[in-house]
Amino acid sequence: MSLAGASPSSATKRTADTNVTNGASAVKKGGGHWSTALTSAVEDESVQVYKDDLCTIINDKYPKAKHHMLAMPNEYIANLKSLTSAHVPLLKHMLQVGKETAMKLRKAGDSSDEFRYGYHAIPSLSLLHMHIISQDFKSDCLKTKKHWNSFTTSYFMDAEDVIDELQTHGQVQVDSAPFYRLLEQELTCHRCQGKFRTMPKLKEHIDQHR
DNA sequence: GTTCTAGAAC
DNA sequence: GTTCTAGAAC
Ligand SMILES: Nc1ncnc2c1ncn2[C@@H]1O[C@H](COP(=O)(O)O)[C@@H](O)[C@H]1O
Ligand SMILES: [Zn+2]
Repeated sequence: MSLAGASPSSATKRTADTNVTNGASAVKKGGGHWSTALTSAVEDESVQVYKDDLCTIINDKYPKAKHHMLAMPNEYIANLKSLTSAHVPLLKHMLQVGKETAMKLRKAGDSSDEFRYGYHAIPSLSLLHMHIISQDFKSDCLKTKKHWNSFTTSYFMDAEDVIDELQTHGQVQVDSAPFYRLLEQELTCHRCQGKFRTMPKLKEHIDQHR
């Protein structure tokens, strides 16, 4: 009883920033830590769906919707904070080819044909990546409140907005505290704004939308 | 008793 | 980020 209460709380949030603080060695190239998984995944031709001189698009390993891909620059850029106005053409290109790739997947007239393109305000994995995700959100990998809120609240930053901010301010400003709060937000349907107490209830509901 | 979430993982 | 699972919530 006396020992438990005195334990120091080193409750560090797990983000792309704080994760790779272990040692001075180059974890960047994919030293093994889970937060560097994308640096090796992007080299794996079996998951690549598009590649050119500037960027590569891969299938997300744990898709949160029927269609979910990640677009990454070929040069290593850690995250949004590393961006400067010099990266604007690159981000525009990633958005452009991301849209073209998504359009090829269009089939019926349902919500899996509708896409959003953007960045998580506070990513967990390093190597800048733009999500390309269909708006059906029908996937077994979509399980937690954090998953839901990271794609349906303003925690999901539209690529257009990121590019605009970069053009006007020369950098992307991310004040983390408000974004952490968004992740705790009540589960809300992205279509009808209905509120739900649990993820299973929410998932059951969104299955009824098209 | 079962469903569901939330926090540790060295 | 995911996996696993203890215990909270129902
Ligand atoms: N090894 C992997 N290969 C491809 N995608 C991954 C891998 N590990 C995690 N992901 C996805 O990468 C994204 C990282 O999320 P975030 O850092 O929040 O932008 C999530 O959508 C994961 O499903
Ligand atoms: Zn709804």
